[in-house]
Amino acid sequence: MSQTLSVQLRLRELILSGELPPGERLSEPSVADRLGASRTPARAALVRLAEEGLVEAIPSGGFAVKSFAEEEIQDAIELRGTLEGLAARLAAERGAPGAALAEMKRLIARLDDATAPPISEAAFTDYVALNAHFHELLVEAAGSAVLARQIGRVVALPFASPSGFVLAQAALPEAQRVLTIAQEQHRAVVEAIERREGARAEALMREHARLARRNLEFVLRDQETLRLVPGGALIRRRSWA
Amino acid sequence: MSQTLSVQLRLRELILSGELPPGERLSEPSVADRLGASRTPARAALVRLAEEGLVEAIPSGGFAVKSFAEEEIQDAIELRGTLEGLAARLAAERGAPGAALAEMKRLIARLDDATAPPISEAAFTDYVALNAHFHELLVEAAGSAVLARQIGRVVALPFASPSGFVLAQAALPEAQRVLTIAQEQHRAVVEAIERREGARAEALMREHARLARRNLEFVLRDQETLRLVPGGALIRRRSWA
DNA sequence: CGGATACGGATTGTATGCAGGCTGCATACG
DNA sequence: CGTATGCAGCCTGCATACAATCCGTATCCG
Repeated sequence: MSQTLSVQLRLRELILSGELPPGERLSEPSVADRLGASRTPARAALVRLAEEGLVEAIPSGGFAVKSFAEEEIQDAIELRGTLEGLAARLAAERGAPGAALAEMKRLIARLDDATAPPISEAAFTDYVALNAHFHELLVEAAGSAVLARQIGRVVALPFASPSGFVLAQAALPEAQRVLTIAQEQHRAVVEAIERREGARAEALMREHARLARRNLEFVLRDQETLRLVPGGALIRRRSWA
Repeated sequence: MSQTLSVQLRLRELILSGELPPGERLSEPSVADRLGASRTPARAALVRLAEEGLVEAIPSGGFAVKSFAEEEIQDAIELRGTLEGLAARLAAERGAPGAALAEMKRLIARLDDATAPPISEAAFTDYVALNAHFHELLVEAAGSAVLARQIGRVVALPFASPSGFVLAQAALPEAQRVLTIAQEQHRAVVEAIERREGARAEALMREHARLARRNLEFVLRDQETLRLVPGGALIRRRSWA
């Protein structure tokens, strides 16, 4: 593994875990020193994390750990819903590759098992992995490299990803209900794609993403749960610089 | 100006002008040597251009000038339309800042002048600038930094930008008609935003972007016109590696 | 006492040397 | 003649030295 990648991964972990708090200034020497590399890979890693959106360049030079207002996260979720909606529509209108469609159907079946009540702890973990795979397959089914790349960039922010709030959702009193709804949307969107119903597929994925909004609002009311969300430490509730 | 920025800008020009043909391999030393910088800024510039999408990292190391299939450009245009549609909807639903709305109305008036027949050469140039400004204002009116950033990334590809094909469109026999339609869409979307008609605003911006599709198909049938399109040299018609 | 200026420290931008790895060609062997 | 092997050149990744810049502070002057 290259030094650059190593620094990038470890620095991301430090940020997402909250060990490096939002606003913390990250200079090349400090990062290089902290992670035992020289300035060259440190700089490269910082540039990549800036591209991901976890840090931002500050005018005076250097970078700082970014923080996210609740509104920004809502926007990121809405954005993901819109892009995944486009992916679903394209898959429906242009016809998804048979292999991708078949794989999605298999996933639906496995998700049925994972979401069947009563939900165990293990079933929840399964769900997270299967759900992530489902969303990847959807992008693949759209068959557009341009769109795939764009969705990848949005999803790079952990709390904008399809799985970002799912684990925290386990603490939600209505967890079972939300999971049932989400799975029905999965099922319906595959059906819509298969029947070439583009508008329906799009609307479904948009609505599907909005389930995350509810989860976001929930974890923001519950500091304990917030810690289950990757990158939760970066979320600021109302306003401090 | 930093060396990195200088290399980035000049390299972009070389690529968009076609002087560096698609597929051309770009190694750090070759770029540094050609543009009179050292390897460090050359590498940084290449990374940034890769982020823009003009070059791509090749597995064996280094970068290569990217080429774009017609389908990819169609997808990029559809993607822009979808994102601008989201921007228009958000502006409508949440209410656009008064200043942005007022500025958009002023632009509409000036665009009315630029699109009034008969269209002169100068009017076309005016239109390009005003149109670009209009699209920037739309993003601003949406009031979402997350969305703005995402749209910025899509628009970085010159032929995905709102102004990409406008100049080439001047050669189109139906240039006058297309301009009239585009301007009516501008007018209607501002009206929709003002009246808080989110769905209408969204649909309008999607359709608006699709005007570019027609222009793309036109320039692909006419090699002469293709040279008017920035980055036209990167477009491959059907398939060659 | 307040403000401007000069100095010190730190940080970024840049250049370049060095090591490891890969590609591709040429040569030798089967 | 085809295939395998070895070698040479190139290139990337990394480290580090150097220069220019910026910020903050402390001091000095009005």
